[in-house]
Amino acid sequence: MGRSPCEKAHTNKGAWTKEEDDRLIAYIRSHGEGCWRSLPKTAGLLRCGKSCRLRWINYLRPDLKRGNFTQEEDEIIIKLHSLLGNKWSLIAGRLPGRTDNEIKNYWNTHIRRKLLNRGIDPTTHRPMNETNSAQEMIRISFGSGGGGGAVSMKEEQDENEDHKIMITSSNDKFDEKATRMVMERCPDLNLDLRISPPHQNQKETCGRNRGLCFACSLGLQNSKDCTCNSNGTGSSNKINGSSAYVFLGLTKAGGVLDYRSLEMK
DNA sequence: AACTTTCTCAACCGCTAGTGA
DNA sequence: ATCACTAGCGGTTGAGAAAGT
Repeated sequence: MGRSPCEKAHTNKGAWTKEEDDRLIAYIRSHGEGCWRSLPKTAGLLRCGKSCRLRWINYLRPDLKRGNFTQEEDEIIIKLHSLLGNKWSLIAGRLPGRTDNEIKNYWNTHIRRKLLNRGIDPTTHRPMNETNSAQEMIRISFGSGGGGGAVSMKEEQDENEDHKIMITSSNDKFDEKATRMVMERCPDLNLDLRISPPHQNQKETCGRNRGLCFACSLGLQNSKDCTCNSNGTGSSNKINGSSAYVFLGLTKAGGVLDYRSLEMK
């Protein structure tokens, strides 16, 4: 037995032909998206619904932006990846006209290598020779390991007022009790977002400031493009008289990131 | 020109979450 | 609670293109 939606006989695989594309476009234009399972039959396509959906989303959608990624898009991808990890669909949600597949490919073929060449670990976004010593940390990670489901939360405060809030889970199904605990402590935190802010040893990379400019995130600490190590401009701000910094539009003040400004689709 | 290697990216596969019966 | 099913996500593959020899 076993269900395998794309294993049907007489189902085309591989590259799409112009005729198939035209059929799919025409069908979706007149009927709209959805019901992918039944779409191939009604549209007269010898493809599985899954394949049709992918073709439409990744290639045929009229709002897609084709062509090279801009420097600005590079920057957004790198920063979002450092926040979200390989959550390509979330990253794509912040880049209009780009698909998760496209961003994933671009990451693997271009950005990954660029970071590696600069000695930056593309997974952790930290210098490759840096140890795991973390002094200031706000890390929320929801590991996708199988089984278990244990969730723990730990908050510490050291002498210089920096908070460490660690929430770890071995299961994506976030425990409700732990969620309540977090929400009591951090009512502004939107746990629908699976966010893992990067640890950056900012004192080393950007001198006295706590923000990390794009140039520094690429390992170009002393470049002319660095905007975070000189005059307090760039990504470091004072908010209400207390120290705070902005990371991709997220404000961290008093140890709490304000995620409200990062709305996802 | 011919062949080999490397790169790119569209498409596929397997898995999970969500939903309704 | 369980099952059947769909939609969607992220990792991987492989065909074609480009670059190198």
